[in-house]
Amino acid sequence: MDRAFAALADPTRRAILARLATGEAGVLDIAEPFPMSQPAISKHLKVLASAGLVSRRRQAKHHLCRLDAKRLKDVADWLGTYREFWEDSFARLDEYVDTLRSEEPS
Amino acid sequence: MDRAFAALADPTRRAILARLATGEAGVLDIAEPFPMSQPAISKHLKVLASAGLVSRRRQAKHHLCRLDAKRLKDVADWLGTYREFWEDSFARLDEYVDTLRSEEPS
DNA sequence: AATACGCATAACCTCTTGGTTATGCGAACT
DNA sequence: AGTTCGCATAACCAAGAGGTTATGCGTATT
Repeated sequence: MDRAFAALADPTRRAILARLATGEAGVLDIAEPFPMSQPAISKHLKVLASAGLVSRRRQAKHHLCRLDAKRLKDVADWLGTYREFWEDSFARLDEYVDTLRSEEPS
Repeated sequence: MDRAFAALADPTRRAILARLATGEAGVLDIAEPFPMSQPAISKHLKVLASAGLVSRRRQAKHHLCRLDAKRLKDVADWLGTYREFWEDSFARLDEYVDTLRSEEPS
C-alpha cells in the first residue's frame, strides 16, 4: 500500500497511468510526450511495476506495459473506509459546529 | 493531489488518519501510541495539514487536529476515473487474453 | 511570579527520490 | 555478420523525506 500511494504521488507517473488507460504501450511510446530522458521514464515504470500498478511483458523487441488496475482497487477500497466522513451527516455536523464556533467566538 | 498521495504513502500518517477518524485529538495524544518522538509526529501532522487531509485549531493550550475528509474524496474521485478498469468486462477480457496467451505460447 | 505543560521550530544526520549521461545487451533488419 | 533499434542498467548528483536532540514560546497552574 505504501508503494502504491508513493507511486501515485508523482504527476509523471499518474500521467503514464492515464496513457496506459488507453491501452498497452512500449516504453519509448510512453516516454515520447514527456520532457525527460528515456531512463527517467524507465525508472518511473519500474516504480509503477513494483507498486503493482503496471505489468510488463515482452513482445518481440518491444517491452509492453499495461495498466494493472487491481492495486488501484485496493487503494480505492482503503479510501472507501473513510467514505462516511465525506458524504454523510457527520461532515455536515462538523461544518455546522464550525459555523457556530466562528459566529460565537466568545 | 501530489501532496495528498505523498502524505498517504506513509503508514504512520495513515495510522494518524485512522486515529483521527475516531475524533479530534491533541498532538501528544496522537503521538502516544507511536514509537517515535513528538517532533516526528508534529512533522507528520504538518505534512497531513499541508496536504489538506487534516485541519488544526487551537483550544486553550491544546492544538487539536481533525480529519479533513474533502481531500480524501478528491483522491477517491481521481481513482474513480479508473473504476471501469477493475470492475467491468474489460478486466475480465484482459485476464482471458492472458489465459489464452499462456496456454498457447506459440 | 515561577513552574510546568503542550506543543512548534531549528539544526543536524542518513537514506531515498528523481533526474542526468554513458554504456550494454538482446532482438531485428540488411 | 554487422548495424540499428528498443530498451535496461550503472554511476553519479542535488534535493527532499524521515528521523533525532535541543531549544523556545505561549498558555495554564499554583
